Formats: sequence, structure tokens, C-alpha cells
Amino acid sequence: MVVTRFAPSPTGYLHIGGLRTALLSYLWARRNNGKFLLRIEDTDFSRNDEAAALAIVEAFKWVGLEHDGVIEYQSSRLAIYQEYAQKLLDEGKAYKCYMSKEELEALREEQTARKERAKYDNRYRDFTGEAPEGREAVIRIKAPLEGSITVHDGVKGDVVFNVADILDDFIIARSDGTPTYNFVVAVDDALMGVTDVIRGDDHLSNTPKQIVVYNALGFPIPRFFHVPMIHNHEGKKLSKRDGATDVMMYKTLGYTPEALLNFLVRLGWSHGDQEIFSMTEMLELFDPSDINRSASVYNVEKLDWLNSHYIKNTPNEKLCELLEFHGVVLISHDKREIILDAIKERAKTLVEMAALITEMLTRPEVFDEAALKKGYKEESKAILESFAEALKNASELHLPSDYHHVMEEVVGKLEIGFGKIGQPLRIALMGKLSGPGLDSVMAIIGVDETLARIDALLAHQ
RNA sequence: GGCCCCAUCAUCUAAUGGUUAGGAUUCCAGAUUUUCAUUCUGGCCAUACGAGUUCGAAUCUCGUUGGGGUCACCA
Repeated sequence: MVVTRFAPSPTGYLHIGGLRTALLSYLWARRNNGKFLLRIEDTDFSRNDEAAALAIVEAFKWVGLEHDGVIEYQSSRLAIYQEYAQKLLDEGKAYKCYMSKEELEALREEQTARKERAKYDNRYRDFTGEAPEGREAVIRIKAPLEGSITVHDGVKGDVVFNVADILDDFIIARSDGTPTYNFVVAVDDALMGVTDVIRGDDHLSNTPKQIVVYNALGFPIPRFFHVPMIHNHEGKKLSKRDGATDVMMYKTLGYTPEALLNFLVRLGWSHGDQEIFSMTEMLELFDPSDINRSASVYNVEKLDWLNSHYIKNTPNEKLCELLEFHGVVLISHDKREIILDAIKERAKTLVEMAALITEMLTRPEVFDEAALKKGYKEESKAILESFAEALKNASELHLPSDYHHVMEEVVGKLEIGFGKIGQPLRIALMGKLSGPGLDSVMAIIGVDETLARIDALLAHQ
């Protein structure tokens, strides 16, 4: 049984980097028919945020990740941590330390001045006397004093830490009785049966401390996979300043969950030359031991490419649903198939798609000056008039091909090239020289609207 | 600064110690398209540096340099 978990601290939204580790954890759990748990790390009450968990669940829902079981909140598990802290106290594996924050601070300053590593000096490690008057104690765990701790990491390999370099008797419970991160993470992962910890490699240096806790409590140590960070263009850890880091922003920006997930899974992981991965394929192929060791730079261009790929390959019915979020309702539009077919090949995002559709469906208010200069010539007026006349005489105009025939007819009769009619007609229909195929546009807006737009241009000139 | 991690095109990445170092994105060019976009074809661009091991190194070892992470009564 493989059990993985995603354990964010409540920051108010799901971060793009968080989504990646969540995705990888999810994939690995599902691939093994295991469980993927969600736990909110809210032991620091000063920055607790109720809405934060909801935001994460909302984002999960959007991308289609589903966690198993109930959401565990560490803030509601305080009794459990106290119990285990007490257990360590009883067994002599932890002890109360009465040093004040000020004393600690002073010690640190002294050590730093001597260019030593700032660490607790173990002054209460073997203390047996009476508790000093009026002091609230913290609980410190007895960490090994020498030797080394090796993290067997599925991504980085064996990482050896020298105890003397990194460890001291770190605090597992604050003076107000609340537990600290490295303690609760280990306790919870053990109690919840987590077998595979997949998380960002910024946690690698915390891992020895957690191993100390596992060992003290006699819990089995899980497999660790420390996934490299996602960097921004400056090569630094991705932060809020780097634009869209909130997963739900991607929905607003018109990205599909499939594209986002596909993009994220390919950051630091690959399967030969394959670029496109459906959820089914990810589930079949993903293995955390294939994760790369080096950080990767977050690069939106590839996301855009993936997104346009997924838009092109999404059935119209589905696109229709997605577009509603962006303010375009086509569900009852009788030409919606033609609209979607004409637009889906030319948009990188759903937002672009929505804009393109709205633009096409709306009669142009202005005609682009540069376009007129380039595409509206002396003979254009007569050509457009002939075309309008042909349209009026035609019957049964429904499909793009019907309109195409009319255009062919006019072009043949006047003995001109397609460009002679295409350019002015495009200006009439779109107000500019770019856009979807003219036959599609006309089929979508219909004969009357086409004639109206031609008239509007002729009146304008 | 201590400790830890990392190093292949601009970016994401591939390469049982033996490949003209491959693919993808971006960019550029051409073809297709009445336009733009799509699509197709082609092109540019990389093993950080220095030693060592080896018949042979992107790959193994050491060093250098560079980058990142982490060092709380935060998580």
C-alpha cells in the first residue's frame, strides 16, 4: 500500500509549485491503488486561515485531483501531539528547557560573534532540579550528539548530514504548549500511515530533524522524494512577484486543467521524447524515482503551446461549457459548431477564444485605417456591390461552403483573384485584415448581417 | 558565513562508458492558407571550466567556478 500526502500551510491559495508536488503525490498514490491524503499544516495560530483549505480544495476540484479521506487539520490534533511529546518526556527522550527567549537570543549573538554556528547549548538536557520560578518551559528533543544521519532520498540519492554541523536539541513544543513543525510532520506522517513523502527539496534539510523524531518515537521512516524547485527567470524560487502563482489564476487566464497538469508533470520529469500526457498516461507512466535532480525554470511559452494543443483537441461541446466561464454563451446558438471550428485553431487560451468569438459576432464599429489603405482599393466598391448582389440572389446559404461558392462565382464573373474581393470583404466583416475564414464568418453571421456589414463599409467610404 | 543540493541549446528535456549529442517550446526561413492563425518542411542554438581514470567520458572521480536551498518558540 502506497500512501502519499499533500501538506500545505494555509497561505490563502494553492501555489503552482504546490500543485506540482500534489500532482506527483496524487499520481504515485493512484498508480499504486493507494491513498492520497490532504493535511493542513496550521499549527501556527498567528497565521491561521480558514478559507485557505477551501481554496486548496477548490483548486483541486478544478484540475481534477481528489484526495482520500477527510482533510486533517493539525490545529485540531493538538492533543495527539501533546500525548507524543509527553511520551518522549516520560521515556527521557525529550526534556523541558526553561531558557527564556532573551537568553536564547543572547546565546545566539555570542556564538555568532565568535563565528560559531548558532545552536542550543544543551543546558537543560540533563537538568534534574526544580523548575525556575515563573518560567514557561519549551520541550526539546534529545538529538544525537555525534555521528551522522543519512536521508535515503529517491531523487537525490543518499544524503549524509553530519550531526555536529546541523543538529541541536530542537524545540518540539513551544512554551505555550503548541507543537512545532518538524515534530508534527513526523508524527502525522507516521500516524496517517504515509509511506512515500513527495515534497519540495527545500525540505531536504529539515529531513534529518524529522528522522530524529521518527527514531525517538520508534516509527518507521517513509521513503522520501525531494522534488527540485521551480525557478523564475532569474533562477530564484518562484514567488508571488513572478506573476501567476495562484492556481486559480490559470482558470481566469483561460488555461485548461489538462494543459496545466501536462505542463507541470514535464517540469523535472520526462518519458523519452513524449510531450503530451493525458491523465491516463501520467497515471501509467509516472514514477517518482524518475524525477530529475535539478531545478527547472518556469517558462510560460510551453504552457501556451500545450494549452492551444488541448484547445484544438477539445470537443466543441466541452469548449462550449468552458467558454461560459469567460462570458461567451453559445449553448443555444444554432451556428455554434461552425463558430467553434473556426476559432479553436487560432487561440492560445480560452480568454483569447472568447474575445475572438465576441469580435466576430459583433459588427465592427471602426475600420482599421491601415487596413483600408492596404486592402481597400478603387475597384473594391464595385466588387463588394457585385458580391452583395450575388448574395441577395443566392438561396439556401447555410454552410461556409455555400458562401464560398458565391465568392467563386463572383470572382469568376469579374475575372479577378480572390484577394481582390477577400481583402475589402474582410475589412467589411471584421474591420481589419486578419481573422477567421471569410466563408465561416459569413455562415455564422448570416446573409442579412453580412449585407449590413458590407453596406456599413460602403457608406463609410 | 556553516551545511546541503544542482550544472546538456534561451527554456523543458533525451542519450546500457562508444550517437554526426536526439526531441519539444521559443526564434528565423520556406510551403500551404484570399488574410491572420493553424498545419507541414527546413534552419540557428548546448555537454560551465580544469585535471584524473579509460582504447574511448555529457556519462565515473577530484578540484574550480557558478547557481539554488536551508540554517526560528515559521511552516
